[in-house]
Amino acid sequence: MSEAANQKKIELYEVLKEAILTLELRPGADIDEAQLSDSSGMSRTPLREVLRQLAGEGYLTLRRNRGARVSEMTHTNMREFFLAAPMIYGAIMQLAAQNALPDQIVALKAVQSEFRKALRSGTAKDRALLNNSFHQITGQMAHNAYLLPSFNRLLIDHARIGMTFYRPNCQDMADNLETAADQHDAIIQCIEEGDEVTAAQLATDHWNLSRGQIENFVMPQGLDIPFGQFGFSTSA
Amino acid sequence: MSEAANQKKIELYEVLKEAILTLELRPGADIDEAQLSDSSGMSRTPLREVLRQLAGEGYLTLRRNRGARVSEMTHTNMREFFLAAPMIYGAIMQLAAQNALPDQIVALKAVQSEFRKALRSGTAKDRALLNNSFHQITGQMAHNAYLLPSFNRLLIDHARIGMTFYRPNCQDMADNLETAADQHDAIIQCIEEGDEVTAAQLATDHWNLSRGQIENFVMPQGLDIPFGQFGFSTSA
DNA sequence: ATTATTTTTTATGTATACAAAAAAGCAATG
DNA sequence: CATTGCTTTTTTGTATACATAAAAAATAAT
Repeated sequence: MSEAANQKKIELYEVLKEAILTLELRPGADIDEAQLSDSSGMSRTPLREVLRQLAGEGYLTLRRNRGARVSEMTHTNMREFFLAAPMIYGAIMQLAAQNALPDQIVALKAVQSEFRKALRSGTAKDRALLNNSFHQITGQMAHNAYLLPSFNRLLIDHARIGMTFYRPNCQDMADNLETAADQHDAIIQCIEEGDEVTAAQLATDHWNLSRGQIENFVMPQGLDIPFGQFGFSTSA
Repeated sequence: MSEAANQKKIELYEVLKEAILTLELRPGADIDEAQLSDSSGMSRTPLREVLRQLAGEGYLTLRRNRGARVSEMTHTNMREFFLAAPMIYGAIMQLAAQNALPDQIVALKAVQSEFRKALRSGTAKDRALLNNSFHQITGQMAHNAYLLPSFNRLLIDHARIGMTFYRPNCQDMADNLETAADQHDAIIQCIEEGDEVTAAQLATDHWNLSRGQIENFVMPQGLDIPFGQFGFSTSA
């Protein structure tokens, strides 16, 4: 029975992670222990342990006597994110090119193939999760226990930012994703060849692509309507 | 009663952290839940939550159905440590110089004063913990939620490495610690003046000092005894 | 009608009891 | 004398029940 119980625990952990990464559980949302206990079919004791772990990894924040809440994303957070990301991503890619194991390269290619598929026929959620998996694997390849905590923390908000700034019906976005996929392929090649210099460069490029997309979203072209031409109603 | 209970929880958390940082709890040591439950006067339920949190922060590792164990320090780990540390330390210092708040500077000076005191009359444990506190505060000053996880993870093993490679009766070590304290003062000054360039440089210097000390310990001068002069006994 | 105060309800935190798995001890066998 | 298979003991994991704190609702007072 314990084997099954542990499986439930892992499943709950995965489900919560996905829900947070895809914004199904919004930043700031409260976690209801009783309800989760119901829906997951396990008691609150092991459930609370899962919540603690997720808090440790940055998915949740705990407040004394007030339960867990999905980690916030404020504009201050965003600034911190943009400062840290290029450095950590670059370091991880460089180390990945140095240390990747054959099995990991196989896994990376498999995820990339799924990612391409999701670009054609998947949902935004699929894409975000597969992109996340791709980078998670590069993190494992880097084989550095000291960089991983920050890298994983960045990946959480990278996924969430991607979901936030995603427009389903925008050609620019589609083009961007294609470019991202091409960069993934280039990254795979570098890693396979152990070319750490190019790997670090590609990390920067890949990162700049994401940033450009976000900047475009946050600071769009103004609407080109001459001043004084708005159709105000003066009837009421 | 819950207020007191929570205090016990925090205390246990702090006690375990200190014990791990100072090697009272050795890397690889098993954590006995029943015994901890006894000595801390709380039941296993909240205790296990504390263990999970410590695992999330890198102090412990959990194994399925086998309880918690103090995180290992292998030679592979050390290599990873040396690769990651300069980059993260430099970034943290630079950001600390940019973002430090007056209160934090006051706190930093207070810890540095205690550190100086410990150099004169404290134990190795006192020094390690106060040095740890010093750097923890610089981490807070940097005000970057994405860099902190890795920085804190590095600080754990920085403290443990310092304890491992400490010789109580060695003049070189004492000189090294004096230099470290001087560098702390220089760091404080940079942070106060907001001089981020010098701060990053000092981080590198401070780091090189630590590394030099460790290298000296790991690769000491060979004993200068001529070959063939050992006093083997041939009697038995 | 609005604010204070109290009761009620809900949710969070802890202790205990029990179930399951791993470890240790012990005998039997080759 | 090491190895295997069994039993006992210890340890780990989960469920339930209860205690405590926060939030909500209801009542009283101005």
